[in-house]
Formats: sequence, structure tokens, C-alpha cells
Amino acid sequence: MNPSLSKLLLGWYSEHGRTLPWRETDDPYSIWVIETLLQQTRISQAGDILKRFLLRFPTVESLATAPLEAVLQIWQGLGYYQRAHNLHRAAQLLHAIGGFDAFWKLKGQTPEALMTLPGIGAYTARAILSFSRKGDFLPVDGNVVRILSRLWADPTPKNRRSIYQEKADALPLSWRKREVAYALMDLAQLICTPKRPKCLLCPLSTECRASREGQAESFPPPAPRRNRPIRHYAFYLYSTAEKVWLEKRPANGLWGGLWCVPMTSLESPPQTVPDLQHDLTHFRLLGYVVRSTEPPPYTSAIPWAELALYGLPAPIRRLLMHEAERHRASLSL
DNA sequence: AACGCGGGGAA
DNA sequence: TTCCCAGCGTT
Repeated sequence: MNPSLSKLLLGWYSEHGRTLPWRETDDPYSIWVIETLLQQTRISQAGDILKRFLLRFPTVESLATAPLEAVLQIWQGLGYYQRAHNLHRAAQLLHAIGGFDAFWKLKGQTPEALMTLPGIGAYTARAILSFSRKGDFLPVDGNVVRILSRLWADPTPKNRRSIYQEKADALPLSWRKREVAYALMDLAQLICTPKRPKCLLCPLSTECRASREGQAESFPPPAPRRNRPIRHYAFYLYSTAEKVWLEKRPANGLWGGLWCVPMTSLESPPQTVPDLQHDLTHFRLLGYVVRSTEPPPYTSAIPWAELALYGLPAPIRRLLMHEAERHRASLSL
């Protein structure tokens, strides 16, 4: 890390950097929500939900006083639903002591203070402080890791993020870390891409060891491949032309707190074609729809017309849309 | 340190 | 198909 590097970077950023709407605000709440939605999620995927979320919950208080159900309704389809639980819970904790201003006074404007709130880790804490101009930090995310590991041709297979974050935290204030962070994120998205990086267009290529050695794409070293097992589930579907019977899933675990048809895991796969396939991070889910002849226990009847008011996992939403279409088709016969 | 946790778009 | 995304919490 040297000063000429940041000069090259900021020069490139002033000409090619993206203008993202949320870089205009300095409201810590908005930035917190944005950063949380974008955890492990592409901007293109979170965009619409982000707009709806901030419209529906514009302040800490509005989020803290809303039912979790309402939060999950907005969040549905985005995945990693524990983020929504934690955001909601943290908003309640924050609201109870009087909001962000009271929090700063009470706990201080430090990453460590923010990290005591559920759902806020090393990255998000620094992003909130830096992007709301309460401090100057360089939050190290996947983008920054990719660039730095290439810059140094760093073979470290894991634990890179925390090491790089420590280095970034040790940089002097003169580094203008907020600007550098924006610049690194844009460079990583536009030039220093995971596959086929455009090193010829990169302002740092002469400083980049991996690029000089023609090995940019080999960094960061790939994580050890995790095999993705197949799991089989039965989905118990009961519905009429008017209603469908759903249960709320337990708060923890897969699809926590969302509404779903009752499901049980099957030890041995049935010798039939699955009705539903859904890939998750750590396993492939194959689903077999079992049509019940009566409402399954512990379920609630949800009118089809009100289904939009409930938070559902994406594949279940698709399944039920298809089911509703079946009812419509049979009625019009 | 490893794992659970979602979903979709790009290559 | 595989990869990976503005990560975090638990074990």
C-alpha cells in the first residue's frame, strides 16, 4: 500500500466512478438498511426491494414499531431472511434508547459499538460510519478482497478479509478511505471482475503483481469446493378455489419466519419425478407435492387474494402461483 | 475454522 | 453447469 496507489485509484474514480443514489445520503439509518440488503446480494437484485423497504420503513422508529411480518413481506424473495430478523431486532434496540443520536452519545461512533447490534458485523459497521461521514473507514468486502489479493498476488486461501480489514484500519486519515472504498468497489465491478478482468483498462495494472504475472484470474484463490448434497422434501398442499392452507416456519433455520406449506424431509427419495427443484447455497432441494384431502394440522387458511400480504420463499411463491392458476383454469371450464 | 443461510444473473 | 454477489451468527 503506497500513496501513489490511491492517487491512481482516485484519478480513475473521478472519471469512471458510478453515481449511485445512496452515495448521496448521509443518513445512517438509510445506509444501514442499504448495506444490510446488499449483503451477499447484487445491486440489480435488491434494487426494487430496497426502494419499497425505505418507502415503507423510512426511519428507525417506523421499522422498530412495525411487526416482523411486515418486514418479511417486503423482504420476501431476497433470501438470507435472518438479515430481516436482525435488522428489525436491532431497530427495536436502537429505538428503545432513542435512535442513532442517542446511540452515538451512549456507545460512541466506533465499529465496535455498532457491532454489538445484531446483524452488524465488521463490514457493515464500518460502512455505516464511513458512508454517513461519522468516521473515515475502508470497509473490506468481497470486491476489496479481490483487488487487494490480486495487487499482492496473495496466496492466503482464507481469513483474508479480516487481515485486509486490519491493514485498512491502520491506514492514516490522509488516505480518504471513504473515497478509496467507493473507488475500489467500482473498479472491482467494472474492471477487476472475478472472471476475465480487464487489466488493460485498469489504472492499477502496473502496480498489480497478479496482473504483471498474467495471473489476475487466479486470485483470490478459489475456496475449497463444497459439494452440494441433494435433499428431498414432501410439501403438503391443501387448497380450495378460495384459500390455501399455510403455516409459519420457525424463526430460525431455512426460510425462518416465512409462510410455507407444511414440509417434511424425506430420508429416502421417492421413485417419482420431483415437482419442484430449488438450489440453495449448501444443498439442492427436490420437492414432492403431496395433495392433502383436508387442511394439515397447525395451518391457517389464507385467501388467495391476500397471499401478496404474506412473506413466502421464492420457490413456494412460484408453486402457489401455479396452483392458483389451476383453480382459475378449472373454474373457467 | 467451518458451516448454515437464498436467490438470481452471468459466463 | 459453476460461480459469486456492498456478510453475519453460531458452533
